Amino acid sequence: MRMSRLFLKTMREAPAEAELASHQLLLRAGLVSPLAAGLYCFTPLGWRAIQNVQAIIRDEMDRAGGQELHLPALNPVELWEQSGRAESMGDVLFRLADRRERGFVLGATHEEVVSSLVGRTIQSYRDLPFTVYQIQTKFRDEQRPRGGLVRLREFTMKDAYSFDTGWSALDDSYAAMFEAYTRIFARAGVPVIPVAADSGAIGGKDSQEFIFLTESGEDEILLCSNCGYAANGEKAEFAPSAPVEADLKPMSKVSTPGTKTIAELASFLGIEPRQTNKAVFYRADGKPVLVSIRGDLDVNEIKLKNALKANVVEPMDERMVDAAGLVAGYASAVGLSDVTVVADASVVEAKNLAAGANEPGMHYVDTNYGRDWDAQVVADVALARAGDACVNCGTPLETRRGMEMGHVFKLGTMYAESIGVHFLDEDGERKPAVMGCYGIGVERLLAAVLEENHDDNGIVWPAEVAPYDVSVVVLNSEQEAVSDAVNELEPALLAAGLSVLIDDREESAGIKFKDADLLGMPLRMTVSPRSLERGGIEVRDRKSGETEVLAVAAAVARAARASS
RNA sequence: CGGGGAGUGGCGCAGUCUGGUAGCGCACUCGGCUGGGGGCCGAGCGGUCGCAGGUUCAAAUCCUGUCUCCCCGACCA
Repeated sequence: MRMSRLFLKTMREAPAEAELASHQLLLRAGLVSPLAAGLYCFTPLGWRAIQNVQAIIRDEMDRAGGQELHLPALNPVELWEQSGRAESMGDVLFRLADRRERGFVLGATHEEVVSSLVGRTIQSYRDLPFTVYQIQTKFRDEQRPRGGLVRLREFTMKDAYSFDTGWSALDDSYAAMFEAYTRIFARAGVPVIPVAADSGAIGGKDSQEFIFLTESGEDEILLCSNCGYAANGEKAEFAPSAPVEADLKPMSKVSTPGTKTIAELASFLGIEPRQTNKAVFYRADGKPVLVSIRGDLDVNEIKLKNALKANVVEPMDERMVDAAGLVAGYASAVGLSDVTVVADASVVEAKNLAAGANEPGMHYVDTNYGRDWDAQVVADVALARAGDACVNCGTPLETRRGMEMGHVFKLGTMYAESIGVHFLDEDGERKPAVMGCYGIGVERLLAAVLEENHDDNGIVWPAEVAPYDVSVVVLNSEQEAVSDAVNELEPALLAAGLSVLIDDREESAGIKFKDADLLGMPLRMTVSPRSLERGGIEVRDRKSGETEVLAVAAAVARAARASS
């Protein structure tokens, strides 16, 4: 490709809207152009990079035994109602109707459609197992698109779905995908770590995310430097500090004026926060919920949502607090009847906690779970924080920011049951298939590639993602010796299976070099009177900056080596 | 949706407080010089100042409303 003909415009300065390095580079290098929030046009150069990312993914999916297929983006809304996600994914779905007012959604993911397809197709255990995948556009009406390609409303996702006869077989399919993911991210030049994760709206059991650790990430990750425990903050477990041990004391009511916070209460009573029982109010699918948790801990809303099997959990607004008869600052489950109570494991184990008396200015002291109050749900709903003890080894956990690059999880039979994917086993018994699903965001992966692979001068493409293998900078092309050399070099590179971007523009040398650095192809070859004087083609490694002058054949061989 | 910021040629910005001829740098076009790290000189093209109302003799500037974009949070690949 000749740059004089390439549809591309680079920019000296990044638009003010871009904050992330990847976003700035994408715009400066002209790889993308924004159309609206969360919607981007890809220019030919950017599209080549996307296609290269897809090629890596496709290659590894195929290697792992995946079979690519294609599914409609337009889905009948009934299918989503059948799985329950028309409601649970709610606002995220783009909805529309056809001319006969039949309802559709734009696929935000494809568990429903693939389940429907597979359900219509398989009959016997002999048809299993298999893993199918698609690399397709997904649509999500995100609350906040952001970070350039990090969070889009229309994006490409590689989604793989495994179908097995049982849970142990699923373990094998899952392991194969896990291995494929490790290889994909390594090839793309993005370091990732697997972490335990919440399975979110898609549902399921075991779930791991591949996280690219970066300060610009959206997720908080908890890590144990000792045993390697790693989990998303949504999911992270930890060992709360031990409760204060004591014999059970009788409960009594005390006046505690002006103690609406745990800190005030603990100070007033002369006890530690972990000797108090904190009440936090939520609205779960519209119903009031009181969460009872030890005063030194905070509530993890994701864990709470899962414990309640609720679709939506949000803090209770004041009106609802009043309607439920709760007294902010002085509430507890003691003597409360009309509100669902969720008890964190921490308050169930602890003894003699101070708790609200459900009237202003009053608290109980020495309340005990089971004796003085009860809960409909007991679960771990505590939020892990930096410094909390690792569940496995007790080492203080660290927190880091990270970007979710991929997610693998064991779905189980939920879609098989709701949509209908059944088979007859060896005994003639009808069973639901056990599914797994495995996603990677293609554009986001490209963003991470750039986030990780750049320097002050621009992009430093990993070989497999680079839009072209070689940039050729031509200087003084009006000199015959130079044009002859280019005319020999280009076909030789192409014949070696390399892709080449030749800068034949009428620009100064400085601009061409700056652009070559910005665009970041792994190798730059300069053809100029000076290089020819020195014996041929100047070959420069974008990453190391190492430069050598080689004859055409040697330069081609060098490039072939670099791209393999 | 809550909080914060911003909308002025393709990009980066000034001008807004204190109303009065829309400006600068880059990019782009033409001419010349230069020719290995965004070079120099000259001449040009390009803007309903996000949009809609209002105040005023007069609005980029003041008032009201609205839209869009970015950042932080809640959600996801």
